[in-house]
Amino acid sequence: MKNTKISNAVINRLPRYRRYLKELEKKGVEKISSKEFSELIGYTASQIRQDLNNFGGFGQQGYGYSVKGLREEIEAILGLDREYRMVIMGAGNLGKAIYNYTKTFKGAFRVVGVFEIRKDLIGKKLGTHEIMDYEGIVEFVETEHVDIGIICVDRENAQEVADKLCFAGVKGIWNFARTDIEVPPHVALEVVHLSDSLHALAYHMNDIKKKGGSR
Amino acid sequence: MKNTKISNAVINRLPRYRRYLKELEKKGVEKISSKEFSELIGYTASQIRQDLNNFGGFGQQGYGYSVKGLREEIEAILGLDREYRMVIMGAGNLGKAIYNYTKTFKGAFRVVGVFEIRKDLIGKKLGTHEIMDYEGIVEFVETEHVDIGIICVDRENAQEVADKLCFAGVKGIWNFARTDIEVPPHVALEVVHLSDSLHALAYHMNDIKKKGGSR
DNA sequence: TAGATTGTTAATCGATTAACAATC
DNA sequence: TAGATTGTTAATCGATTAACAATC
Repeated sequence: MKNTKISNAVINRLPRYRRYLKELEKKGVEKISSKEFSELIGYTASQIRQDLNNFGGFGQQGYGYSVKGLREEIEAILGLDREYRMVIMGAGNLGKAIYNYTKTFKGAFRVVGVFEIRKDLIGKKLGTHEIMDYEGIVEFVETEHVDIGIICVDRENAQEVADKLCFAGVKGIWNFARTDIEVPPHVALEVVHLSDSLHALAYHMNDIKKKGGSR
Repeated sequence: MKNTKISNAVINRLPRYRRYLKELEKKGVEKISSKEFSELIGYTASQIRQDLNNFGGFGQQGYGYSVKGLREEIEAILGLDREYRMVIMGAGNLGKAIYNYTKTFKGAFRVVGVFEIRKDLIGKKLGTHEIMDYEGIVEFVETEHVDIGIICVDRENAQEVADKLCFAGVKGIWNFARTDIEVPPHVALEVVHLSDSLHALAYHMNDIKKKGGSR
């Protein structure tokens, strides 16, 4: 295995490659060249080949790539060939939202528990899950082999909840709280700032308007 | 106004600058130098100054930046000084999730309608909103001055819903559907692929494990 | 074998960082 | 005025694209 550190830009394109490959597979396409793939996905053929060759030579000269084979390789690289057990921290609006969303998942990622600090919510149901007391999180992570903690609590509590999860032994944190958090180096962190995304959208809307006006 | 096209990398940092400035304001901090800001936010002082100077000279030599002033400038740049009216397209799990999430918003972004294709859901309530028939979307966008369409429908219907929204006259699309969509150049598009984000998290978790093992 | 297309090296482009003159 | 810190130009770094030899 090549072991120069892979850049985030590359990693963030992998799930997208996979999505397109799954679509192709569904359509019964068996092989694809980097040139054809380029036209479909919108990256240059060069970039596609560069990206894939970070991980290995998955293609065949003169032929192209096997759609199924490449999809499987990418899934192995991403680690989608195993199950991830997740807990949702916070059962407020944000927690509910993410819980509902995770229900649409098939496959590798499964919510195994929902936790809350506010005593009045504990014991209530969120979908099929009973909301549990935050006090019990450390034990739960251990006994239930939780891999990922999803942070859906208030800005004020996000760091403290993250600390607790890391202490308990999760291997990844998916942060939806409206603040930045820090985790130790042995824990992976992925951040989704939905409001930042919406603000960027607002910028682009106004940018387009401005350009239109000056034409 | 300078008018070389601003890169996305810069734009995506602006909401983050704003978040930190708001925190500082809350704490009563009145001025900050790029160096101090750098230590707080984790970008280099150089980058902060470069970023801001894309839009204007907001600082003062020998002094730094006014926290409140800079926050206001950034909000103006992002276009947060006005209201955005949004519709949610799709009242399934994803639509419900995003609806719940938008309830936590204060300020500039407001959901004014929820639409659905599936007849059995039409007329039901989602929070305070009655779910409306997709058939009526074009008229609604016009009469209610909708700015943004949030796409929460199935992969299969995403492009068709986007087309209809663009035809109806929205200025921005926020896409949560698990597929890529295309919009005309006068419409802004911002994409949130939550499952892609989760896949990247899985990659990083496995990457850390591998490195730990080989140490 | 000849044609096609990869894997990989080299060239280009863009974004980040460093340096410093301008100026409050 | 002297010290501090910006605004901006120049240098560096990294990522993308182009080119082409290797090879199926």
